[in-house]
Amino acid sequence: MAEYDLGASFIPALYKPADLLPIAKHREALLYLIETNAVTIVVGQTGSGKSTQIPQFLEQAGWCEDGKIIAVTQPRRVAATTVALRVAEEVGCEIGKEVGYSIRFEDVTSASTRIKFMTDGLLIREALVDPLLTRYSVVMVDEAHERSVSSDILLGLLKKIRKRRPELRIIISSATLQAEDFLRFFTKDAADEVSDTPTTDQIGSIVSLEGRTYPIDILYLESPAEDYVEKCISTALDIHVSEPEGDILVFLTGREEIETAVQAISERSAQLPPHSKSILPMPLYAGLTTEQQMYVFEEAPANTRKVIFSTNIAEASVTINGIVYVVDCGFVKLRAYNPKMGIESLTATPVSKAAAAQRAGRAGRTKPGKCFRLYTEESFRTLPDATVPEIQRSNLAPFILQLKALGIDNVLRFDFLTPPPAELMTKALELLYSLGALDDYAKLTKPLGTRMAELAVEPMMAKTLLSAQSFGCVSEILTIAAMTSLGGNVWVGQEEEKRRVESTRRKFAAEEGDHLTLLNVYQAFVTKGRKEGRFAHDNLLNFKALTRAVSIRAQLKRYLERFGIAVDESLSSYGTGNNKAEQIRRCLTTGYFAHAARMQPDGTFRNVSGDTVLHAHPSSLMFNRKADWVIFHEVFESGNKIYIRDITKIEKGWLLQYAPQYYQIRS
DNA sequence: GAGCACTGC
Repeated sequence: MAEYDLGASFIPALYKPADLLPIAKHREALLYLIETNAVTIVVGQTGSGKSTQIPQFLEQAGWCEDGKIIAVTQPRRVAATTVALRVAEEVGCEIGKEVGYSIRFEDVTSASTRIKFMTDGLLIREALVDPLLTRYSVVMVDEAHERSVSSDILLGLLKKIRKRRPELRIIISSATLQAEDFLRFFTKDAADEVSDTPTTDQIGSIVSLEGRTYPIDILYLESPAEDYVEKCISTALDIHVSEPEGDILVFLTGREEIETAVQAISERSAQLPPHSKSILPMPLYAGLTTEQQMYVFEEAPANTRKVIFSTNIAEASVTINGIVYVVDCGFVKLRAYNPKMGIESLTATPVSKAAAAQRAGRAGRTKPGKCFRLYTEESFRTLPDATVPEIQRSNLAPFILQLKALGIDNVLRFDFLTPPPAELMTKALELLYSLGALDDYAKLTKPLGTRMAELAVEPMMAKTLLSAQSFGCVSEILTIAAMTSLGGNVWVGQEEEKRRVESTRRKFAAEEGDHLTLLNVYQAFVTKGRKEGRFAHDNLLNFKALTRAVSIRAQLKRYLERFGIAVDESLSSYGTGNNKAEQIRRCLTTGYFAHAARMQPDGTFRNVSGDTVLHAHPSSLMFNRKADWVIFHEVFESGNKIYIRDITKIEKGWLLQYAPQYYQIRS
């Protein structure tokens, strides 16, 4: 404790010498554990230095001899890059030399790289080429407690690899709550392999590292709040009036709530008592541009308290200094997947105890803090311990395809940390079969299935891309694939005047629907707007997203060329009624036949079986146009409506032509 | 007739 206080009083916050981190005194013990255990679970509090120090300890202890590399995986790209930069600085090397990182589109490593930070998804991809990950002597899976689909799958793979490579060392960083689960996962049914290992090493053990956080007072409501948005607003104002200095972070569930709260604070701050400090409300959610997000990191003007209304983005992805008060509304929007209808939804759900603890922890980063939970202590006790892992509530088709490509044929018996519901697996297998990626024996087809697995787009788009050659529209589908991967981030300016948004979009509109409109946008961007930000700005386009589309397209093109598919980049016209447009629409149908719908006289859509009402999303051209049969990229439920987005007109006959079995089964 | 939490290859 004394060391803790000393550090706090004498060491400037921006620079903490590694020697003074609590982890330093555990160095020898940690190295011994890793040496003698195949699997080490590290329970480290925020600020324990685990992600930055452990790789350096390992490197110094000789784990990189004979050219082997230490891999550290992160769930997010920003974490992979920023942690790598910090370690490179501590080591005193240029980034990309001894310490490097690798994320999609950015491989900053070299032949001399010994410590490599990367996203967990990327390491799974490396396993496609090197199934035993032989380049690595140690793999550290950081933030495994977040339970993303890719970190779960990576752990399953590592467990399998370990049986063939007993010398591989696996380190898993976890929150307290789940450490035992991880250990049990690696220990169970390990008994039968003891004969393979000459020593009597145990499989794994858990080690805890203390962090550097300050005490946090947790306060609950005496009785439940009726309207948590209103309660968040009034609580923030109460804190501002009656609590000492320090910024406020308020967790809400989405954009709409956040904008409401920000506006309410601006309005009500006029009624604050005279002589009181000002209060500055700020929104924070992923949909904002980077520039807009940057405001929350700036120091507030003198005599002003910042109050940041944020989504879950501030729970793990983003750290803001100076937060002393946290207000937790008790809810989070979580994705769910309905395998029967193949529809994703996003619903406000009560947070887990682990998430509530994580949110509260955001208050104690710089000094002792307070967390106001806008629910009763009794309802806190009824919360689930942890959020349901993502693998149990997602469309699994992309991951099943990856597992198959890794040679794991019997995916139903793959060793999952938590097995997904059988229904999700069945649905994914059915889709992959109907796309032709799997054969009657559920084996990956060649070359279609193996190629689909290699392409970094979802299976329906992968199939579309691989059909494009026979329709003579490879270049156009490449663009459409890149544009749809942006996930609705193409347009900006939803707060702009609606009429202006409409007229601006009309400039790019194609009669056939959204996919061809996206193609027009991209072509205009690369011919006119790539160099000057003005073009994007004037046309309400997201410059950053379009630049990303250029990279994605280039990467997908390289894949196709490797498969021997020629890409003709000559700009041919594909205007209304011309044959190119029809070929593109036919090609899209070969991948998206399962996403077909027909417009009803009232302007809504019905799916093929007719049992589900679908609404064109207001961002779609088909929102206010007439159509008959269409295919769509995406379907999701929001509020009490089911929306479809990125919609293109097709002919009914094409469905039977390109997916005969699929539609026979259903008729 | 009116709007998606967060990641990732």
